[in-house]
Amino acid sequence: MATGHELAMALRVAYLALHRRTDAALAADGVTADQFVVLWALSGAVPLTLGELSEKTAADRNTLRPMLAILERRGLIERQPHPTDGRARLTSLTGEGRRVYRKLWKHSEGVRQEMFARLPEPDVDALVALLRRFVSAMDRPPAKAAPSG
Amino acid sequence: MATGHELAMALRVAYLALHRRTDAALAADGVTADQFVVLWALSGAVPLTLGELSEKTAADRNTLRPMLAILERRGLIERQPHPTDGRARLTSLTGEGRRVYRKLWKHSEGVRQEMFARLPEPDVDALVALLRRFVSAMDRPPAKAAPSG
DNA sequence: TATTGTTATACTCTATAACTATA
DNA sequence: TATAGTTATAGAGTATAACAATA
Repeated sequence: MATGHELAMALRVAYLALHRRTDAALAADGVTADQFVVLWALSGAVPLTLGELSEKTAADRNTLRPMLAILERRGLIERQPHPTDGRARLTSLTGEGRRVYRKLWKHSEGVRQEMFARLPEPDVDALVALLRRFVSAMDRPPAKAAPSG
Repeated sequence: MATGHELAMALRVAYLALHRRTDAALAADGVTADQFVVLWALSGAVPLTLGELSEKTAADRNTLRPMLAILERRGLIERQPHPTDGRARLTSLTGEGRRVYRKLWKHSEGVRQEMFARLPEPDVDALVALLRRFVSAMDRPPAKAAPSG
């Protein structure tokens, strides 16, 4: 019975609620929810190229640039030349970046835990699975609509 | 097995995919996905106050202001005094606004239809229901964390 | 006193386009 | 030729704070 538009709005409302709650939880640390996602993407053991970071965060390369500039200015990330590809650069967290990231993770713990208050584990699993199917439907490049007017 | 963070990222990726696809579908009309949401909220029979619009679109009042300014400048919406509340103003679509909205709805039809390509109707229903439960979990005002450091 | 809406202000995210250096 | 990254540029959305008018 749900229409495509209802799904779209439900997704919008859910995402914005999460985004705002995360922003609020990290505001005292002076980090936005989007910056937190970037730091998360870099929190693994392996430094990433801009392209890899773009894929992992679902943010455009050009969008990531100003974000990286902010994080670099704050001393949370650093960049080094790629060992084999002269064009690429590898980005990673600094020591301070790792320290701050751990703090941010802790400060956002409450937001993640509240999800499970109304969504027991099996429902969370189902929701994640459905969202991923949704994404693979959306991922197809848009069929170029022939302008009919 | 899915963690809170996996859910958060799945939600982010899904929403951004939808948002970009909608933006792309409406770019030729010079309208953003967010503006489309506002026009949709106003497409009913009843004019809305700023507060009602804010609730319906999940956007902050102060955020809506510049959006309304854009839409008003383009002649898509108009405002009139509230009949009984001297503070409030009622916003509605103009005739041109209704015409444009119908066009936008048509141009975004493909985006909505693709959802059902990988998500048959029962799954869409389930997804919407889960998203709404997610929202009611997030809607609770954040427990004010006592700064411990 | 609280609420509706406005104004002023600032910043972040977003993305297109043009460019360089390298592959 | 294509790809990785940068720079320049522009605009949209976001939200806080201070304010006027009304309830």
